[in-house]
Amino acid sequence: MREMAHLLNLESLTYDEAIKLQLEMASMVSEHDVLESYELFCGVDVAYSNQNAVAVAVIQDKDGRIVEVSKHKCIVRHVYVPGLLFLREAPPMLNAIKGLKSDFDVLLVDGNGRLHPRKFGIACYIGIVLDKPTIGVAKKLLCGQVKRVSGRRVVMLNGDVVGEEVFKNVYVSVGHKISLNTAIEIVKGLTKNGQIPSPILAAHKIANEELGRRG
DNA sequence: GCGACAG
DNA sequence: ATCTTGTCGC
Repeated sequence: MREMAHLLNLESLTYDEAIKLQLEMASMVSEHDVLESYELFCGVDVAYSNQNAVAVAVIQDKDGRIVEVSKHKCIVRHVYVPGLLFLREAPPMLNAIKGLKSDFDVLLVDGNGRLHPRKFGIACYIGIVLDKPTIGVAKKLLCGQVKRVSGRRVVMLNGDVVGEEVFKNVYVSVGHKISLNTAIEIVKGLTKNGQIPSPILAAHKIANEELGRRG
């Protein structure tokens, strides 16, 4: 296995090297539950203003009350490339999370987990780096096709179930150390009116406020 | 070659 | 993601 220091050095990776890293790390992802109950939820998101980025991590309790907020500002290092979002957003997200003093049970990332061309979206990367239960939540379908299975909208890719459209434009997938069903239940429990789960929504709003926008 | 493409 | 006014609908 590679050393963690190498996994964290995304700065100088070429696209080919990044893809190779994804293929290698994809086998490290666990889709098994490691917890039986979840009390504290952390949501992360990144907002931009030209070359400036601000990542925000928010911890909420079961009642949606904010326990802690951590912000991290930096300069954009990579352009956005579909399938390689982690190069651009994982470093700032990890730094924001690193600034948290409190611990949390599960992380919700704005972006896909296994719902990805190589079964390794940004939520998988962050989950493995932190070695924590992580869920990917996206608002658009990156790949695969939605198939209706007994009332549910399952996302299929190459014959595999890689995620589910829990609400309109809300795609959930496994990041790490959690099962898809548990991830879906957690997202459903944290959403209001079919929106993006509360912790991510809060992080999104705070990140934009930090850039002087209205929320 | 053409279209699609998380944020 | 970000740039942006009014407008349609619940």
